[in-house]
Amino acid sequence: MTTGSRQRSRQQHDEIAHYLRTAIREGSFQPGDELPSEAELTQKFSSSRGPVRQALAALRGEGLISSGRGRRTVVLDNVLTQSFDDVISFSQWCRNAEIVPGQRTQWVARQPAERSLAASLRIADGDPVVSVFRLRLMDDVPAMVERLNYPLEVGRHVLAFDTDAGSIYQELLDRGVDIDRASRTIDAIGANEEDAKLLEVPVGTPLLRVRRRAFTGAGEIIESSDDRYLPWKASFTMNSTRGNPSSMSLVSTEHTAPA
Amino acid sequence: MTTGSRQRSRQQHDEIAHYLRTAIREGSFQPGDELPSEAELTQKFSSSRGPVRQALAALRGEGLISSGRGRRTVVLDNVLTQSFDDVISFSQWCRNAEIVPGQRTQWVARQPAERSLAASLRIADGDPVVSVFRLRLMDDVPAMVERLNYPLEVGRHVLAFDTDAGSIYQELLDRGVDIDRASRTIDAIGANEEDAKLLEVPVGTPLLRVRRRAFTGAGEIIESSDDRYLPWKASFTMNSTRGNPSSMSLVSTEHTAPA
DNA sequence: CAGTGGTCTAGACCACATG
DNA sequence: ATGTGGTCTAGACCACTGG
Repeated sequence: MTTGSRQRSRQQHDEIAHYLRTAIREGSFQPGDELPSEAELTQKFSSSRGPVRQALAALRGEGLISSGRGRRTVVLDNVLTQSFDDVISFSQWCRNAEIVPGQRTQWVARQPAERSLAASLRIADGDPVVSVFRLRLMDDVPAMVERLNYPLEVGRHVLAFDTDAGSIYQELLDRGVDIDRASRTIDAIGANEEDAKLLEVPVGTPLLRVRRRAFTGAGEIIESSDDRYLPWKASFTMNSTRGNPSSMSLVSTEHTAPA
Repeated sequence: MTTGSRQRSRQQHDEIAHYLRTAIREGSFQPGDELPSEAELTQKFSSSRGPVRQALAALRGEGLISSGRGRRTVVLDNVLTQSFDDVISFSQWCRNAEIVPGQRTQWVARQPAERSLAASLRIADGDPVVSVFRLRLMDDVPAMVERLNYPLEVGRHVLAFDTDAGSIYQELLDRGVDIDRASRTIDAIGANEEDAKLLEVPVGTPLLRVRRRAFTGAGEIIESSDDRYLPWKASFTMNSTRGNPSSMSLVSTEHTAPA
């Protein structure tokens, strides 16, 4: 459970993984170096092979190390991986990158869902939704426009929140909303008039659009959003390996070219 | 080893994972359904708990299922995941999506690497590289412009290959090049004159740019490429979960706005 | 050849969910 | 209270890499 706040790592595999991650991040193991063998790690942590392998599997999934039959496990070129929390929250991500996040709320509204939004949230046409429209800043400079939509049950918490105060995601977590997973679709789109004005760029400027849907463990849809980044402020990177198929996929879109 | 072509799954965990994947894909287990318990699976496959859990971990990593203490394992809404091969090869991806891939090679060249390319391939300034520039088609319609760069050792195989014939990736695999992992960076960029002409769109049209670097298991760089998609032809989707931090990350870019 | 990581077994205890 | 998945142990054999 890598939930919102810190959590003491009781589990052995967590301890081991944490030790290795830290050692790699701090340079005790340089890219190209060999990690201690599994046998050595079991000794060092007075553990058995299971937890050690579980820890290594985690790091492998994060793209930090590479291993294979007969070979020693080696450290890869450090690839900044991000936790679920970091990837879903702009504020969290900024803090990790040592950037000061900011926001200028344009409006917050409770309104009936129009067709496509209702479909996206899997609710009935016209059911109430809570929508938020914010300009997001990085070190006080415009970087992204954010359009968030929540079904009423979740949106209630948003209405009661000062959206200029910071992370809605954190607020929802604190209120006990069970955000379990998210699906993102990334493409490019030209800035419309609204985008252009807020981001202070000409209409048509290429923006990196990230549409996100967040789910509970039970599969209920919590959020449907549309973020548009200035491409010179942010980009996505991802890593895939033979063994660990990234859960990313390139998807053909059925849309036609804009008129 | 989920290498290029099919491979009989000798390993138990592969068999189990394959069985479950197939059953899910074919609808024997619908989204929301509970999977057989681990105990049942160990029985069904006359196996022990290890392989069963390894298989489930794989599906979890692919975003197909969700599990947790005390809860039964449930099937998530179908999330098309792609294998490493599919994600790295345009041809492979198209075939999966039942699209006919095509290509019109603009040029293939062996030339000295200019500064930034040399840095990206981690070779010396001016070292020879093999570059390929192709327009890629989906069902005979322009969809993407592809700029590939290989260090000479790998590029030799490309020079000897008819780049209008299809998948360079498959050719490299067949020649024994050990493509182990890849890192992608995704952002948006306006079409330049060259892009615009080939894709048959106005200059400045927002394109989805995917820059890729591919590595061997030993960490040598095999490829550095730049693909630019028409955003109405393709987009990326990815899924992240609490437990399985997607190896994706949003990265702040240091570039400044274009003049 | 010895050592490594990949796979597997057959037990065990725990935290949690559901009835 | 029962059953689930999460964790852990202490063995074992295999496939492969490297000296």
